[in-house]
Amino acid sequence: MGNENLVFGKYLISKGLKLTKPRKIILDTVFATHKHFNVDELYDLIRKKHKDVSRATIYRTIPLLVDSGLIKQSLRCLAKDHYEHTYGHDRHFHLICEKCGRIIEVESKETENILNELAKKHNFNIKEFNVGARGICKKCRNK
Amino acid sequence: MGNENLVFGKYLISKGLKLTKPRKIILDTVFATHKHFNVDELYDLIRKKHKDVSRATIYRTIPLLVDSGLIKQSLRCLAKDHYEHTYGHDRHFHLICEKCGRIIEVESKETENILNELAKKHNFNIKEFNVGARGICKKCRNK
DNA sequence: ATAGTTTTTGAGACTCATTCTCAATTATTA
DNA sequence: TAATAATTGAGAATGAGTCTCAAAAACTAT
Repeated sequence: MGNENLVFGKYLISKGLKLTKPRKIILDTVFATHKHFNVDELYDLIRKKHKDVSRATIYRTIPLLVDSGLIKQSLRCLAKDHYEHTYGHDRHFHLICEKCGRIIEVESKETENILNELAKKHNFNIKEFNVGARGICKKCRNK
Repeated sequence: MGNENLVFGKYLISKGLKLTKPRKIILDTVFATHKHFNVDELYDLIRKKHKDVSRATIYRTIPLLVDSGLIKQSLRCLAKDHYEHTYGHDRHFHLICEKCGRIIEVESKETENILNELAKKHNFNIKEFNVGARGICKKCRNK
């Protein structure tokens, strides 16, 4: 917590980019909560405090955050891309209930290892895992 | 092979819908290959033989095919939704290249077993797996 | 068949998330 | 402080997917 600044700063420097005010505001807002978010939600949050950060800059900054390993695109819902923290969070995947929309987060190093191995076999360089399943959760099944 | 017609026909009847010419052409074209497809690719394939099937009808028919259990939305790549057969096909996973959009298909019963086990632990009933990873393929890395 | 009813279709207008353009601004360097 | 390079906001542009509507096709009952 708090290290996002360092990580992002280092990343920017390594790319010859600058930690500007808008980028800092976006970074801080993203890490002020621990929830999934989409651009609209993020924009609204930011706008509460800073009327001078534009959508364009948010759209431009998100790939930087992804590339620096701080967040990742986690899912697409209602035609919008959603993102979530990866930094400081263990990798996990989602069991998404189709009925109630509940998202159960589950860990599995094993799955990750298997995918890594398969990727190696295909000479593929994994940047981001995307693992999950859709179905019906306990509550909805019993109902 | 060939049963798609029956399945789709039954589905349409159950919904009070009709197996029209355009719908039949779309169904046949979808099942003429065994590859992933997006709407543009499907449109081009269909247009080679039938100049009279519109994009709109393709977009309208795809949800019917999904709902009838014949295909599923498998992934999103280069801002486009992609679909694949579910009827008569083994489960597999995707390695998606972020640069060129190449999709490598990989099988892994192991991963499936692990996910099934974890789901059981959470009393979750999996209906559809969604496993994959994004990254850079061999070709794009060497370029 | 024929007329009447309902569904479906093609064409193109529309929506809306995301990307791009560009002149003005900011950060950095010399 | 001037020069250089990166960044910004605003709004235009893009493009996948959806919607509208009058014409065409499928079906139903005569």
